[in-house]
Amino acid sequence: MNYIAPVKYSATQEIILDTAEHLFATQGIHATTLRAITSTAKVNLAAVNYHFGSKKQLIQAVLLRRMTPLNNERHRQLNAIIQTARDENRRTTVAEILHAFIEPTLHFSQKNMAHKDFMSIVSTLMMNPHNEFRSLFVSIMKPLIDQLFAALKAALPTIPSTTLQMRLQFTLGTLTFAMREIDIPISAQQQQPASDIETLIDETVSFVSAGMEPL
Amino acid sequence: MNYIAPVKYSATQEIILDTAEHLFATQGIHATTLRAITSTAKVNLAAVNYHFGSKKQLIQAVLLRRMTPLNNERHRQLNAIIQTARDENRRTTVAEILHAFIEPTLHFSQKNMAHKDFMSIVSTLMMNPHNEFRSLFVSIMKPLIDQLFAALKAALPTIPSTTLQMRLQFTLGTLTFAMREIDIPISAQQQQPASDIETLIDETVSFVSAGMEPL
DNA sequence: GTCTATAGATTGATAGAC
DNA sequence: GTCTATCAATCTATAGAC
Repeated sequence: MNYIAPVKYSATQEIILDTAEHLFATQGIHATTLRAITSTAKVNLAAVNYHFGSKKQLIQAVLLRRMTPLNNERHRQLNAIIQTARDENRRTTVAEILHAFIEPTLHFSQKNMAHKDFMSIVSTLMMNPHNEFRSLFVSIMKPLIDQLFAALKAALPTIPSTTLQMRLQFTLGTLTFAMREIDIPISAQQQQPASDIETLIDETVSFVSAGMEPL
Repeated sequence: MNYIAPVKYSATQEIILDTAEHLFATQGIHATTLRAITSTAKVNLAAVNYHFGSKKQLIQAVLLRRMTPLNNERHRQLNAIIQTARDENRRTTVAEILHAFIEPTLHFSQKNMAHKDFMSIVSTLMMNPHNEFRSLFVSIMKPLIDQLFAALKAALPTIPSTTLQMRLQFTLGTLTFAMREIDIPISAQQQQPASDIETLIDETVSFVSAGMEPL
C-alpha cells in the first residue's frame, strides 16, 4: 500500500545524479549549467542529454530518486502507528502522528551531505509556488499530506478543519526549518554546538505538538 | 534607534523595481532576464544598467527598498512593548514579544500583491544558505533577531539558550509558511476559504507561543 | 557509450547617436 | 535620460566520428 519501487541507475547515471544534486543545492537549479555538472562529475558534456534526455528530465530524476524512498518510509510509519492504536483499541495521539512524519524526515535529512543537499533542493522548491517543478512535487506529496491530515482530524475531532489545516501548514514550516538548520544568526556571543539528531527530533515534535493544541 | 531612512527613487526606477520584484517572485531571480524586466516595464533595455549599474545591484535595490521599512516597524513594535512593560514594572510576556514580530510581518506580507511578491523573494532567498545575497540579508536581519532573542531569553530565563535558539528557528519557520500561505494541498474535498489577516496573526502567535513552552 | 565539434539561441553589458 | 545596435560570453542540445 502506497509503496513505490525505486528506479535503478547505472554507475555513470549515479555520478551525474550525485553531482547535479550537490550543485543544485549549493548554487541553485537555474544557476547550475550542464557544463558545471559534467565537468565536476568528470563525464562528457553530452552525457546528461544521452542518459537523461534534457536538463529538465535530469532535475526530475534527481527529485524522484530520493523522494520515493523517503515517502515510502513516511507512509510505513504512519500506517504502523494507526495499526498499533487500532490493535490496542485506542485513538492515535497527536504526538504519535507528528512523530511518524517528523522522525523519518529528520533522520533522512541528517543522514549525510548528499541527503542534506537533497532536502535543501526540496525546501527551496517548496518555497516557490510558481515553480515549474511544483506540480511534480505536489503530486508526490499529496497522498501523504492527505493521510497525515486525516489522522490529525481523527485525533483532534473538535478542532475545525480550517484551523487544523492552518496548524498543519505551520507544522510543515517548522519542520522545513528544522531539517535545514537554517542558520539565521542568533545571539552573537558564541557559536552554538549542533545538537544531535534525537534531540532535534524530540524538540521539533514537542514544539509542533504544543502548537497543535494551544491553551 | 535602529531606524534606517528609506532611499528615494525616480518614477522610472520605481517601475523597474516593481516589475523586477514581480518577475523575481514568480519566475525566480536567476530565470528573470533583463530583457524580460525592461520589456514588461516598457522601458529601454539599457535602462537597468543606466539606473542601477548591473543586474546584481538591481536585485539588492529590490531587497532593500521594502526590507528597510519592514524592519523599522518591527524594531518599533519590539521597543514599544519592552518600554510598556518597563513602565508597568513587569516582564514582557512571550506572546507579546512574538506578536510584536509576527504582526508587522504578516500585515506587511498581506498588504497587496507587490508585498506578497517581495516576501516570496525573501523567503526563497532565506531557504538557500549558499545564496550570493544571503550575506546582505543576514546583515539586515541580525540586529533584529538578536533583539528578539534577548527579549525571549528575558521572558523565559529558565530555558537553556540552545533550546530557546532552536525554538526561535522553529518560530521563524512557522512564520515563513504563514506569510507565504504555502499551499501544500490538504484534504482534497474542498477549497478552503482564505482566512482573514487578523485570524492568521492570532493563529500564528498562539501556535508559536504554545510551542515556546511545551508542557 | 563516449567523445569532439559546433549549431543556434540567449544572455548581461556597453558604445555612441540623439 | 532614452534609444539602437552590437559585442563577447554563455547556454542547451545535437550531429557524427570512434
